Amino acid sequence: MPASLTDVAKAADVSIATASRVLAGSAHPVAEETRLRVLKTAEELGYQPNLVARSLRIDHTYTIGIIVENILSPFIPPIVRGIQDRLEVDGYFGITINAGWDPQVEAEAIQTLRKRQIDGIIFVESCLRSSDEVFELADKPHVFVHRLFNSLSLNSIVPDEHYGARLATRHLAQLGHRRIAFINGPEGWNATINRMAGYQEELAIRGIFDPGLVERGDWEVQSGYLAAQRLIALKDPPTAIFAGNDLMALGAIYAIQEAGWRVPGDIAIVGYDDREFSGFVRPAITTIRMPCEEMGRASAEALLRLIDGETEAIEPILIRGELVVRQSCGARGEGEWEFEPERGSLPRRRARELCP
Amino acid sequence: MPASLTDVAKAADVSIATASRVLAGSAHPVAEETRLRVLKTAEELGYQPNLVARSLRIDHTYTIGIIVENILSPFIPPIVRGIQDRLEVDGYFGITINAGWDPQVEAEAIQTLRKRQIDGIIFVESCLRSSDEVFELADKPHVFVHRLFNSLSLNSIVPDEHYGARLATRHLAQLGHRRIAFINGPEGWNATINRMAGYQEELAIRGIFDPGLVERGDWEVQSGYLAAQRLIALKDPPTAIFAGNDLMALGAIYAIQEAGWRVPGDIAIVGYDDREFSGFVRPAITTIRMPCEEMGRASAEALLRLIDGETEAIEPILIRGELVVRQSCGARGEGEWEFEPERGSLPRRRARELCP
DNA sequence: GTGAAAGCGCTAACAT
DNA sequence: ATGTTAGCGCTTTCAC
Repeated sequence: MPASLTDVAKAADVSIATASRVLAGSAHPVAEETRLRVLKTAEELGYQPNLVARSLRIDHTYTIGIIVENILSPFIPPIVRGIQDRLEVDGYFGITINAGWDPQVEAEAIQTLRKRQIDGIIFVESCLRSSDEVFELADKPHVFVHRLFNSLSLNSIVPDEHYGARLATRHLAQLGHRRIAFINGPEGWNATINRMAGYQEELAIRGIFDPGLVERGDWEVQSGYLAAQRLIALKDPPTAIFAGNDLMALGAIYAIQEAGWRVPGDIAIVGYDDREFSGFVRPAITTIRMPCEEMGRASAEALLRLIDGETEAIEPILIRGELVVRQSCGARGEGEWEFEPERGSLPRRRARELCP
Repeated sequence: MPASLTDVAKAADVSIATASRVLAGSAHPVAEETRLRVLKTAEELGYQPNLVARSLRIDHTYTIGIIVENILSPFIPPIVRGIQDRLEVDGYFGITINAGWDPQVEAEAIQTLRKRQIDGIIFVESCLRSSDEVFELADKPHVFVHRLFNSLSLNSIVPDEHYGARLATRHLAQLGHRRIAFINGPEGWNATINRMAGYQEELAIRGIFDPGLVERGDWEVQSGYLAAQRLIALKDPPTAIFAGNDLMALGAIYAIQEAGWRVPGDIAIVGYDDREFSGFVRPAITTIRMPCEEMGRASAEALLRLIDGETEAIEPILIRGELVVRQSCGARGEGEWEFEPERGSLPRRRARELCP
């Protein structure tokens, strides 16, 4: 049986109220002498406050719900990590539920969280359309992070893909390329619309935009492979390709190599997302990093402000990722290539310490 | 203000006890007529039980702690997914904490969880040495899943790497190879010890084990690359390489290709882990799947049994992964190659439905 | 500066 | 079959 506040109060010969005041760090004044005595007895008894009881009393659980579509989806773990890290600072906790891109399941998840009296909700890559839908289900503070289909509503934290696409395109242009193709994503996605817009804007400013160099894929490797084959078959093929994501960039690289050309020698490639494999594929893919952890942190930060009542709603927040230069763009020459260490793995030094 | 049990009881004109009995699904008998009336009023008032209050009362939170070393580590999201899926069936929830391979942080995490009155703990890839350490910190049911450094203690769920390694080696042997090399992992890891043992046992049985064909890497791409270069330089090089993990298999493939040889034509490769990139690298890597979700489910299952008091401790559980045949082993011939779709991504059909 | 007591929402004896 | 009541561990008024 763990010691309760009553136990500590009894042992320290004070009232339970006083014990609570010192152990919960209340602003209410307590004589220094008693304070120390209570602290000491609590220590001796190994007292740990019962947060469930406290939550019931103060009507605040310091717990927020994180509704993710699928924890296996590539950007979600880093987003969740960012959320957790920021939450921890304020003593909050997140409980995550997988909703599998099903609005029905998402609605049920909200109910479950409501029963657990969570203080707020973060939707990660949610397919729910509006805040109204959420308020109908649970009148709780909430934010959306990395919405895939409609970005510009309130309480949203999304990547600045227009900016990223301009960065990628500009990099290629500055390397001297004038025929820069684009492999776009499937219709309807924010990423498709904004990456295309950034690409087009950057080239239009330079007077070298050519709609004939825009192909469409579906985000998967195979589609990038096929799109690049079409691009290669042009009478006047591009000298560089900006692929809408790293998966399609990889497919494009395969198509180019298969045609007997070299990357970046004959055609330079830039991808988007900075997926882990981009660092150890050959050639390693130059790309735009998706600022997942930053988005996670920003969303937690925003939710905490909403919970504290500092504001009614937050304006959409755009988070920028930076250009990651590797081999496929040609900026580093073609000779040398390095392998990046795996992300998220146990650091070598640590590993050695832990071995028996 | 959400409706409480008292509100429902009042509105349905029954005592709060009766309301509780029907709404909490108690075994205590209630007249069908009253039951229906309570249910109806609860529905009308939008009643949702307050699980925090219930937890305090019944001293059971239906919450378990999941202490992971780093949610960004590749096997952890699928393990967590498996845990969550199994937990959900019994109405439990998991809250995850990142401990960063630091026993100190891990100890603090246990305290935090204890304050939240969790019913049990699952340690994922934990570096804590024994159950004793945990019991000192919190006298709670707990299991370890995918221990990296000491597998065979009680309450552990680990992959059967000895079995997997035999599977991989046997596959190569059955393809006709007799000089099969092995790129081992760094010292001290369970994976290193058990994969080596499986490799050696399978070859010894066939009388073709040659210690001169065993190289060592550190799990990263670069080390596989280097190890394969040493193997190639042998007077009598192997015709097949079993790499201790997919990362090193990839490095080996690069070294072989760079030497002007072909995979699998000149040297066949089999990896281990079935990492996502193994499915869309060229050649796609034949490998042994790490049964992460199964381990997660099994660990949740085991913990639930511990919580229910069905048993005092569980014997170590070994989970097997199967051989995934792709291009690098040569079993499918060299011509055709396909790209696998990304795991964890939004299914195409769903994506189309969700587009505005 | 300290203590007594009410009560958060719920469950489970113990009546009736 | 239904109701009354105590109490889980805590915070917080309100008195002194």
